[in-house]
Amino acid sequence: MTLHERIRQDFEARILSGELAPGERLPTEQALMAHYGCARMTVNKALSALAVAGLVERRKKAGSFVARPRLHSMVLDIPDLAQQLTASGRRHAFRLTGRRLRPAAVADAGLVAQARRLLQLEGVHQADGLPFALEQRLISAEAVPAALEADFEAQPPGSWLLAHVPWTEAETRILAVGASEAEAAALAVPAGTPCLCVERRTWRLGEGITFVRQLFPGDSYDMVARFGPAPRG
Amino acid sequence: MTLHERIRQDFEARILSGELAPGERLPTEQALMAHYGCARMTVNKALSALAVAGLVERRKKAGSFVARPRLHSMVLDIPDLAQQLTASGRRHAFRLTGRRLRPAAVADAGLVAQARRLLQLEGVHQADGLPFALEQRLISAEAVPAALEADFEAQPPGSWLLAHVPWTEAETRILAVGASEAEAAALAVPAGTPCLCVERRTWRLGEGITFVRQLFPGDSYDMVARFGPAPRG
DNA sequence: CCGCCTTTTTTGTATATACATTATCGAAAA
DNA sequence: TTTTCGATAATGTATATACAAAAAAGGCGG
Repeated sequence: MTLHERIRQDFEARILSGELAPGERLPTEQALMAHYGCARMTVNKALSALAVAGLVERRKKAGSFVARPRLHSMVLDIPDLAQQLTASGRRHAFRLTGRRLRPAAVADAGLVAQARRLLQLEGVHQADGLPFALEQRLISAEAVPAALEADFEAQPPGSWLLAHVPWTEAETRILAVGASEAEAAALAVPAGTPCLCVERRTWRLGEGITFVRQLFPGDSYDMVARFGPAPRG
Repeated sequence: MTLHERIRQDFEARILSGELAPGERLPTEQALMAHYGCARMTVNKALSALAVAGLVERRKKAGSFVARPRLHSMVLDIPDLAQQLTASGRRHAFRLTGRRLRPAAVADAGLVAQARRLLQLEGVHQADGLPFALEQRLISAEAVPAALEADFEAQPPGSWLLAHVPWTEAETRILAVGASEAEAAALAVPAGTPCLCVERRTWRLGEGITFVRQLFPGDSYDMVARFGPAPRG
């Protein structure tokens, strides 16, 4: 293990263990460079890394302080459906049940910004032949002209877009809804079945690319978010 | 703006704009140091920062490459219920409906690791006097002895724990369920109402602190996760 | 006692240098 | 042709040094 990595881990451990409380000041670079017998740049690198990781806050002249922990953000794993299913040994298929190209309405502006024509897709994800999730999607014909030619049964829209269109921003909304009659029929569940509804909007430099609404019946799917110590590096 | 910051932003912009495609190789440190007329350490700092931000991948001898965008992680905002409600002008209250101290069963080990006695709480979050969310919680009596004395109506368990117990790991699971008879009654909604169910386990250095299960009826609540360009540093 | 200026401490940035590490490429050997 | 092995090119780490910037601390005069 390298020296600046070791210094970093030393303090990471002491902070996470609570030995160094939030707000507490930690030694100056001078003191640390004497303690570890190294150059100031080395200490600096370790402390700077802790700062970008959010574990400490550094202020000129004042010193370095243990940061207050922030609960308010966690990393949410958003798996690719096809990839996740095949990884667990099941066969994934996407059946397209609707496809049309239409002009964008005023109400669509909040979903796919700046689009004038929208490719509207509807389909069902199947796992081993059984319906698994319902997908409704809008794709901006201006932002992704190639989508008009794509075969979305060979590759589901999500995977296709991921491979063909770089995006810079995304927002995901998660809520619970009951399945409507039509949705329930497509998913082969009773009407009103509680479903996890995932809505995602994606942008590229401010221009809307796609909006997708996925419906997962009840217990067939859940999302997991984790938070742990920052990865080493 | 400092030089290494400028170099970093230059490439961040070129990557996000798509000018530099994923997988594409970017100039060597030698080339950049000639281009910007600076020392290699300065270029190194910029590229290293891009690497920790996940925008580029660096391999010895091979060079630096634009990283493939990862859809698989987004930042999930996990709001503090009380804080969020009061911020939006509504009055928050927590009504404790059940509280008992009991020995941990075998089945609890997956929820609160290493706990021998568990403080089991049940209560309802209210917004402006109306039931808003149901909360069931287990707290390890060993990890958080002070919880036995706490007044959880003055400060809800979530806020109290946040203020009193530092944690190092957390995992959140989100799924959709229908409200049971008892749950529906407590929330004043019809039985079977689709609810967003948030389950969170929290650890401190491997020792389980708490497990919580929150139930939000239907459309009263949703979660939002965002992904955007890495913050400047 | 308050406000302003100077000093000093501490972090931030940049450079030149040296050596370590390691994946890749190409040449030599089997 | 295939394997092996070394040269090489690229990043990774560490050091000593210099100066800049900012903010706290202290002193000084009003």
